Amino acid sequence: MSEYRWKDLLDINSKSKAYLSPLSCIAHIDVNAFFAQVEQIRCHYNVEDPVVCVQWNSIIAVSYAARKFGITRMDSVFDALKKCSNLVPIHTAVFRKGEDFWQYHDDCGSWHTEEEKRLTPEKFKVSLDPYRRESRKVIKIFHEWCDMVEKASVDEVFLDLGRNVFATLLLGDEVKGFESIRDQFKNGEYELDDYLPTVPRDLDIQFDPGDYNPENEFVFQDWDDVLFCLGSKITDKIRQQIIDVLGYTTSCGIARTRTMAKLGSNFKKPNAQTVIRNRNIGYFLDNGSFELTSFWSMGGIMGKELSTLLELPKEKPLRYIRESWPMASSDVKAFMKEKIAMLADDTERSFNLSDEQCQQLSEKIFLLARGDFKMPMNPRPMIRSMMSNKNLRGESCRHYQDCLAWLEVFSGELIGRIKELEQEYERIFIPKTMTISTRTPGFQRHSRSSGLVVGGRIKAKDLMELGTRLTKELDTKFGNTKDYYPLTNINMVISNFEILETGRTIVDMFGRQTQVIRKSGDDFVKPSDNHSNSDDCEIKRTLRCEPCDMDFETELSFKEHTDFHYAMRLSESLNGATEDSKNLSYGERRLLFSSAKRPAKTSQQGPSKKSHSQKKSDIYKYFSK
DNA sequence: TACTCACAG
DNA sequence: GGCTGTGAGTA
Repeated sequence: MSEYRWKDLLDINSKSKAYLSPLSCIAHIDVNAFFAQVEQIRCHYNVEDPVVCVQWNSIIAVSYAARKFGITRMDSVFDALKKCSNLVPIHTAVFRKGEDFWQYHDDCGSWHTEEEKRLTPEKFKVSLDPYRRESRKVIKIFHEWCDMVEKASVDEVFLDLGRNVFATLLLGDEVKGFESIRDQFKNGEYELDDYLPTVPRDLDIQFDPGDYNPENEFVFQDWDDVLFCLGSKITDKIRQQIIDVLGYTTSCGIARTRTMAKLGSNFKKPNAQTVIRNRNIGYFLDNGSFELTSFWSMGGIMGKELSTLLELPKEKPLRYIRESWPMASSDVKAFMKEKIAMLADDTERSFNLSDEQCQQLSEKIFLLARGDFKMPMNPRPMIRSMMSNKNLRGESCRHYQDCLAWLEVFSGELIGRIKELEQEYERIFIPKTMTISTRTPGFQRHSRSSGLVVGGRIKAKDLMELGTRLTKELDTKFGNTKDYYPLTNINMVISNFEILETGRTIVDMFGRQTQVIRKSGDDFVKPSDNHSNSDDCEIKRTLRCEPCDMDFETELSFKEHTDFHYAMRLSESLNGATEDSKNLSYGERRLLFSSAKRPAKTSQQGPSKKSHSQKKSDIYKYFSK
């Protein structure tokens, strides 16, 4: 008989409960040496070419081909060239001081170029935009497969595969051998607290690729083994699609919890996956030379201090934790908590933890060492602020004019990032506050902030104007004092975003809803990430546009329609009512829109100077995707 | 709200 | 090691 119950299995079909189930199936996937791969693909090299991604003279990402030569992120380009004369160093895109767009300068890298062509921090600022763009493409693929995707950083995600594996096991018929449990499920022949039946012996599946099974255990002992196997086949397909469509190799870990999945993805690189089955957790942790500091959030001071406090041995420290506190009962945790608190007091370390925090911490360590620390998938919090920052060396910002030149860069970068956000969330973001900060050679900080008032969407010009004013204020106040110039840092922060929802805005325009605008706030999450109400049910509602007397079948077509209205209104408010917008039917107008295509994607942004017609197509560009 | 610190990549 | 970003804690 299985050690799991029906409710454990059913829970993984619920977005809110899945991660808590003992049968949960979580994946962590990261793109190998992401920046290096982006550059490799962009410049048409292949996996065997030793590409490195460069910033000034430093290497910020090393492809696996280059790692074979012993090159690391610590090396300078010159060091790396000594290790590998065929090295392919590719510099990141950069903004030039005084310009508000970024560009690649593939003909003038920073290693063997004449002085005047060299990319230096005095005249340029690195742009990470290309990586954010590629990241979005990758994330999009994950969303096509999985209903819970958490973007953990620009190059890694967590996936809750609960619904995927549940469906493969109980709803599909691809895999033979599950007929009996499927019938039982379909006919409702079970109680939630009943144990699941024994796993059939004659399953028509192979646990490959990725199974971590060093002790050569019988593969399908229980349903968790089966589910991980199904999950690994899904991630294998996802990863293959990423290779096929975008060309990037990834590493993947699959396990019961996020922390274990993350250790798994790091286990084999590049282009590999590792499944840490529940029965192998202890073996994996003890024989993979893992310690407390291996876990996410324990990598810094906290993990080191705790290891010392708890007197963890060098050998198999996690096994030591498991064996020192062998039971999960609350008094054992209380004991451990006490020990942490006691040691913290005794040794007068940098700890200052409340009783509550000690309790939580001990609980966390207890669970981490057992690969059982469960964390929910988090919807990405809505943006609060956005910064464009430049550390300056030498004389590159000696007076007011220099500041303005960097402001151009900041304005361009921030506008670009707002556009990215707007595409990702299908919302309009309007910052209401701007801060300009500077740092003097004596590391003194000064800042000025002010409200940003603009009608409609923010433009680079708006940022530039306010930025100029604030910089002027700073210059007037401090510019004449000694030790202000040359600045060692200057940055622009925009915050306090007003977030317009395109669909709702237009609906409101026609008086069907009261809520138009939602301010940026804690409760704002992307609809597809909104776990609370998307759980197991769907709400059907009628989608109708009164003014046009039209009904819509799908959310998508309705949204398209309302976006059309919105864009038209926006266009009118900016350009005045046009013939286009006055007398055409919806169908005719729609044709106008779809024929206004976004320019083909290029590897660089155009300068911001635009003719009138280009300005107009900007509006179209946004909505014609 | 502004600032610092810890942590991550 | 330079750079960017986030969340928690603090005043």
